[in-house]
Amino acid sequence: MSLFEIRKMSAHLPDPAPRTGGPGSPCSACNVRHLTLCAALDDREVADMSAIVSSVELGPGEPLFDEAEPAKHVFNVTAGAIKIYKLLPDGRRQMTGFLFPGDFLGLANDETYAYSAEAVTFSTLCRFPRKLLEPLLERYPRMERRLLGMASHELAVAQEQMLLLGRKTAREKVASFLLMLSRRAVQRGQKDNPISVPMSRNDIGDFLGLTTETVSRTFTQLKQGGAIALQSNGKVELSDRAALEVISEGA
Amino acid sequence: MSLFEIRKMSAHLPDPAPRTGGPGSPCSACNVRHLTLCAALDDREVADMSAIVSSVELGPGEPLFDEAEPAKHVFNVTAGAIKIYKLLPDGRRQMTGFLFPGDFLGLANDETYAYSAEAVTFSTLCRFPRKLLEPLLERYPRMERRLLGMASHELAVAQEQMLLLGRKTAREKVASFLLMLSRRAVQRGQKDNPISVPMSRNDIGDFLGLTTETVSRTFTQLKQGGAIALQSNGKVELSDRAALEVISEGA
DNA sequence: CCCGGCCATTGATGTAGGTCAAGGACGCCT
DNA sequence: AGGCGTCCTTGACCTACATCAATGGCCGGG
Repeated sequence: MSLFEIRKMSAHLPDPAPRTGGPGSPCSACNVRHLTLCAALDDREVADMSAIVSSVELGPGEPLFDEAEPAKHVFNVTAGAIKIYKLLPDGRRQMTGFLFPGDFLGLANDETYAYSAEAVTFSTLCRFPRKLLEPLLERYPRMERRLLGMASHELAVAQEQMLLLGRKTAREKVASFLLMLSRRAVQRGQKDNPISVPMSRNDIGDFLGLTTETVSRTFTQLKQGGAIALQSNGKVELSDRAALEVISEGA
Repeated sequence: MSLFEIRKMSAHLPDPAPRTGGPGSPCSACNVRHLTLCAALDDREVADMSAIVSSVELGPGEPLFDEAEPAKHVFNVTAGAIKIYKLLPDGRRQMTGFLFPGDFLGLANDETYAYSAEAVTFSTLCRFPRKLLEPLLERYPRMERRLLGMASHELAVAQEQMLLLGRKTAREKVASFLLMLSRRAVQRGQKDNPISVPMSRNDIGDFLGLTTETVSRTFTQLKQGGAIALQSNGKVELSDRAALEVISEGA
């Protein structure tokens, strides 16, 4: 598949919208506001940053980095969708997250990445050398505060996901997933209905601890129950959000 | 159960040992080194801290705080074991972690706790008003750096747990759990074999996304396979660690 | 010393979701 | 236009784990 074609395919994706509220100024380096690392900086500081960040573009399915590989960079998603996952030796896979514009990845405690990352759709990212992160945080304490806030938010999200994986039924998992996608679309300033579901059934299954087949069956079951409607273009309409809310917390 | 009795019961628990290596000095306020918030401080700073921290003691099963309750404090575990969990409306429970001396809890993005916390054994904690955290971080940047490191470590642990919950079999889950307990015992400077398993089968089940019965059956299965031996005092001997390692990653 | 509650274990049975298999829709590539 | 690869869907069947139920050990209290 040519890069040109991929770009064309992705052309319908809305641009990341400017966020409303919150402190900080737009980041010219990565062209995303507020949810990003750079949102803690003012214009002059952003200009400094521009000198050391670079841009990355990935087509669907292209890897960004692999688990256990030396963690040379941190990234900020600026367009598209990224999946991050861990593997067992026999190939079983667990998605640990889907990342959208404004999301941050690559923060690692030790010298290697704790998970693999790969593009779902055509994506662009803002790349920053990890070596330079520590002095940067030293220099801009607001940035560190922001990073801590993001990490602690991620932690809460991870705990919610553990509840889902360990204790929810397939039906509850899928309903929760759709609502999560919808909420995150709103956060990014996109419309929340119908929602864009760019990842495959298999990816969704690996995120929810289910198989492709079970995800597919559950989608049709929710469709037949009138809670959702499947559109042809990879979009899902949440016809009855209240019903989904009820289902997601235990029918 | 009288408090005196509880203390007596817990008397055999080894004291948190000083850690070797790493920066920082002992924290007289919470009496734990290095793995704690205060480990980033020098002696004078620790003395400042002592004025605003207080101590909490909990007997087995006593709650520390509940999910969604206003997050007034952050805590540092100094002795015992704490379980943190989330509930579904119908009572299904997912443990999101077990915390031991040196572990930190209560960091919340918004104004309420994201999970409930409760003592497993008789425990003591060092308590700190959350309102005072932000100015403190302002004042001691090393502390913030440490906190960020801890949050990012927690995040990696959470992702590993997602892999376990979503993709491992009961056998793999239990083997992974025992190895995790063992590794954390080493980190705290305790002996790693036999390991202390203070929580009930039910608690373990809720941590691993299994039922009490399945946990119990899996323990006996591992015992019969010679990988472990169950001692009477709530301790488990890891007779064949290599076998457990193999099992934990997919028999 | 005996009683009662809690927890662990074990057995018998049920079931949600996995596995295996077969089409079908769609889009790309020639 | 036709062929092919990928993904989605659906059906038939299977199994790992849940559920339901009974028993026994341990410990604390009377």
